[in-house]
Amino acid sequence: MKKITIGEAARQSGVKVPTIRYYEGIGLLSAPSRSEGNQRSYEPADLNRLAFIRHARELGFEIDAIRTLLHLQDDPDQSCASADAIAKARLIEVEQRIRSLNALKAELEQMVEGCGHGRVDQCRVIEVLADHGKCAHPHH
Amino acid sequence: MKKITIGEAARQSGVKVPTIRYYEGIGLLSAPSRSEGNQRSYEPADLNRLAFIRHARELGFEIDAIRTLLHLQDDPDQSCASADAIAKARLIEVEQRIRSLNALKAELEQMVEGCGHGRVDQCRVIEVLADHGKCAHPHH
DNA sequence: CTTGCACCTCTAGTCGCTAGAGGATGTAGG
DNA sequence: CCTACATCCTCTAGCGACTAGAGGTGCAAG
Repeated sequence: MKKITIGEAARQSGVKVPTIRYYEGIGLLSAPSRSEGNQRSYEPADLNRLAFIRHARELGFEIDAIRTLLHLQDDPDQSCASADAIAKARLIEVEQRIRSLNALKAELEQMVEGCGHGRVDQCRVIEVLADHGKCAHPHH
Repeated sequence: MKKITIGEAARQSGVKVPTIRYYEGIGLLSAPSRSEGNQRSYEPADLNRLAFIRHARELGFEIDAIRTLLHLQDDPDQSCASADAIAKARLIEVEQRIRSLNALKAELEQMVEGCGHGRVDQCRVIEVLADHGKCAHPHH
């Protein structure tokens, strides 16, 4: 197993160099060994960890949730109930966010459609913003 | 026109007291007159501004965009092309975000469904996170 | 041997607030 | 008039998850 520099790890994992260092700083990633010249030198296994973190971040999991998921991964005998709970919580969040964004989308569409491209005092965008009562969708 | 304390303005606009002061600090809201004892005293017109800002924030507009929209509102003779452009840009953002969240939702659902509630080493949640290749939806 | 890139640490900045310290003001009741 | 208490004031620091930059060292190629 050959050692990998931080730059190479970044390239292979898709996590930026400063972000890798940041993850190490907050204890999400354990500190790798160092070269003679004090440079971080990673092993292939660390790339899996980075990929895991990256994927989880892309799915919108918070650092703390990822910390828990990583602990779970290290302990394969454990029940996966916590992992399931974390994923389910995130799913509910995502569903709520989608609903709220759909409402926003509808309202923005109305604003944009109503805009006659004339002067500001006839602009529906400004008008709707100024008067919440003009929202068709009372989502907020 | 009766003067309004910051607390009353907060109650009526739904924007929290520290947030109002913050908006003043960053120049989004002009500084109101002060009472004898140096307390902020708002006029009814200021409530409209606050409501405008609040509504725009709820729609996810950034502070800088809101700054521009407020300038436009102050200048009713101007063309509303900029307002339109800002709203359209926001709409596109929202649409992209919805698409990406829908992909996420699908992936999370797969993870959660696949979880047999057994041990971690058979948990699909952990497994999928660890191996991006197992994503059904190559959204990222 | 020098050039130039990648690496190191450290601090500070981003966004949009929010929390808290420590003190002044305003108001209602006694 | 005094006291109690809510509300106000300013100021600084903190949140999450990075990102940017300064100022310096390591390393490999030509």
